[in-house]
Amino acid sequence: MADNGRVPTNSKTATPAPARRRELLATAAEVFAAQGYNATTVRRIADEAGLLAGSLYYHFDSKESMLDEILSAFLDELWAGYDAVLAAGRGPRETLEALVTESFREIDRHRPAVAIYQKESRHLAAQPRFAYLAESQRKFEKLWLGTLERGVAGGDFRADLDVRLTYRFVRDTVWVAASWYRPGGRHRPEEIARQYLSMVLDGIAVRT
Amino acid sequence: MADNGRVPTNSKTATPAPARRRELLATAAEVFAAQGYNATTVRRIADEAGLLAGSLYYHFDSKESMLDEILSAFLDELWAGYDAVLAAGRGPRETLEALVTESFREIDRHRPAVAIYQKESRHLAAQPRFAYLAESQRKFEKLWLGTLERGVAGGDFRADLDVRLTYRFVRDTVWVAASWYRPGGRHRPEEIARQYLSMVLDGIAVRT
DNA sequence: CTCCTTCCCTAACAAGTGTTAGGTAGGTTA
DNA sequence: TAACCTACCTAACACTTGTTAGGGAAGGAG
Repeated sequence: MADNGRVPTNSKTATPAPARRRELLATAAEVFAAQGYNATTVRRIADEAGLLAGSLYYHFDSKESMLDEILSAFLDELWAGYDAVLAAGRGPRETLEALVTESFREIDRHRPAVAIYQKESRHLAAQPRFAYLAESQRKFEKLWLGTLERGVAGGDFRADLDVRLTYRFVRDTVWVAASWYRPGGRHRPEEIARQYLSMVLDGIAVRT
Repeated sequence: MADNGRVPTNSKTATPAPARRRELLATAAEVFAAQGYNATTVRRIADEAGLLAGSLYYHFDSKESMLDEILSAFLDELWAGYDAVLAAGRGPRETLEALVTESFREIDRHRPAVAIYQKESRHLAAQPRFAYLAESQRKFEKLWLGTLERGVAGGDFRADLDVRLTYRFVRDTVWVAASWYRPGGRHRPEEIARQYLSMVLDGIAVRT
């Protein structure tokens, strides 16, 4: 498990069955993603999971710690994937392709978490508990911006585009896919990545 | 608070002064955009506006009606702009360019409203009061999808891309710009639109 | 002067919020 | 058998939420 610098809050007594934990976290993530974190009541989560509100506190310290666990688990896995991509030491264009593909795979696996991250990370990052969100964002920017800049320097990418704007466009378009992507739908994540890369690399206009 | 030469209205209207109304709506939109609608308390809005919570109810029926007014005002102006673009009767590529440019102009003018729309529209559209959000979304899809399909049929756009996927990418990337765009920043909306169009039409890869 | 409108405040309400202390059925272990 | 642990429920707590009724200061109109 990759570490993002945060201590996992593992309180209570002897830990409850991790299987049930993951189950509850999955439904919580689903509700958080659908309704928003603040709009979601802990009673609603319990209702969806088939138990009563108070019973959730046998498994978790608080509503916030559920959110925390959902987001950090996602980020840990995301960065594990990214680090593997970087370790391959490919050129800028291939790295970008691999990063995009990896991102869509993560959306496929952590769709609710990505949706929550997308909606809430900005104002969560202000809280000390979620400081790792801000740190992750910085690493994220460094990674993608660096890849784009290497590509421009190496002649792979156009030099007449504002790299920072391009970075934002690329980043956002990848992640907002979580808002409409449905696992098991018509498109596999790799196919979505392929189409997206084709569009962003070569454009949608017919070449004359 | 960027606009309007403020008029010290002494108009004897039965309803409260519309100038004050707009002022309060502007700060409400700002807070909604920053914290999310549900996470925003009516006391926080009042605090930001320099009055007490109860006093807001002299101007508005409810917290929800503030949100309603913010969103519908934005959508009215947005569609006025889009209709003007369509009335020009241009070809697919020029229409797409005009639509994108117009969208970034709307982000410039209604940034908080766009950010709120982006975050909340999905689960708001279920409520009957906000049914117009769903309707607007349908019109939106018809408009953009139609433009893309005409472009493919006319040979302006590539035929080997999934039109529906392309539509989603284009749509999302335009609107999420509201999350990082700051009016008065380095980039004018027209410049952002130009860069974005260049990227999406011709791609970021160097042509070989 | 008095009347009236505009705009805000005071002070509370009822409903809903996250959370907790203590209890309990059922299975596992000794 | 008894002791123990897991996973849940019951029933409430303290607090925050959106909202409202009534009052009052300021200022123009008669």
